[in-house]
Amino acid sequence: MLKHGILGLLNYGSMTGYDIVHIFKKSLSYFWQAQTSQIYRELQTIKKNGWATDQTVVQDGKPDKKVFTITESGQNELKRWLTEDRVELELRSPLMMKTFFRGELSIDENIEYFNRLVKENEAFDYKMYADPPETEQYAALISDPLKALYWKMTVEYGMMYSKMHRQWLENCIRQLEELKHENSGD
Amino acid sequence: MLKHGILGLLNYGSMTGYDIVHIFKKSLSYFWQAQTSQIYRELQTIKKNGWATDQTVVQDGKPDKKVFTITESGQNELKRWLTEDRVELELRSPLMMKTFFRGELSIDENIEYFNRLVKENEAFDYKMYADPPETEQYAALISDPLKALYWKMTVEYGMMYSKMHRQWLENCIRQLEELKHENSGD
DNA sequence: TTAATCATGTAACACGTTACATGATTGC
DNA sequence: GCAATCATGTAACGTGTTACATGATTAA
Repeated sequence: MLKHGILGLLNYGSMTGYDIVHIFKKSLSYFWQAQTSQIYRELQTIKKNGWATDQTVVQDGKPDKKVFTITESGQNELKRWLTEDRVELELRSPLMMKTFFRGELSIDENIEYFNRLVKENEAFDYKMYADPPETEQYAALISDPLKALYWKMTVEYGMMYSKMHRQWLENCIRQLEELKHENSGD
Repeated sequence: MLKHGILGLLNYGSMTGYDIVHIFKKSLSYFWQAQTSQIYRELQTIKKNGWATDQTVVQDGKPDKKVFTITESGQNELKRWLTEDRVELELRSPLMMKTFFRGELSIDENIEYFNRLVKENEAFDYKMYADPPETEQYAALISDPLKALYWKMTVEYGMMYSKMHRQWLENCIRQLEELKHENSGD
């Protein structure tokens, strides 16, 4: 998956591993987190597969850099990946795994836990979406406004996801509060 | 993560790898998919870590089985995992990765793609949530009704997620249709 | 006789995480 | 003098996927 994300970025134009790391942080971290070390490793694989070539550029006052350029074979692979049909609807949520087993702890501990998550959710929202990218910013990275639309869609997804998350947390807290009051009323 | 999920199940009572595979399919597949091979491998690690012991039971008419029992150390590890504090809000979505780069394809191809996902979403919903578990079913696996509440929460999450997904898809289709009509109107 | 259920895995590979390593330049 | 930016990675480990392997019993 990461390989193809990198390939997609290289398709916008030649760039270094360092550039890719930063674009990931700025534009794709809504839905994907990539480690620097992994990006450099995947670049090696991409090169080995013949999907990109690299060229070392000597700079003065700055360290040398390696500029990667996508090949035709890389562009074909990008297209293959985009058009292959697979179901991508599966959800894999560490949070749900923990939720499933939270009956091991007390109701109060869990209310506290979910409240903490609400706060984290707010902080996350603030960091990510307080100032969502404007059309111009999308265009700054991607010259084609049509392409920028798909970027915008991913941001919208992130915002919807975060909102849904918040609702779920509040619903959990409500259910636990109710249970607590029922029990105390017995 | 899977290790701790297995540990959580073993905490409900001793069971075999085979049992665990089936409980995963029935009750945790809403938010986690585990391969049989991985479950057997994780069981080895769990045993090696001293979190569970195993005992071979000879059966007649059926193959031998290995029953795993959680140890005190395993229960401590389960509790440690449940109470550790880490942010689990990150999203990692292969679907968004593909969406981000869909500008490489035509608007019509993408409308078709999102429509296909709507259908898949419907099929998924039908399979998963047409007949959501009833309180009694929750209780059948987990004797404690309090514990069953957390199971119910994970099912609710799955349903909310699926609904949000559907809304996002429809929103994408709407935006693409609008763009298409704008362009044709020029 | 064929499929489903019961029951266990191994091997190889792919992908993600964590910790560590290096070192110059630039701005406060 | 210190932090940030630029720029590259390696090594070890942990987790997830795919393909393959075995073989008895039971119900339709």
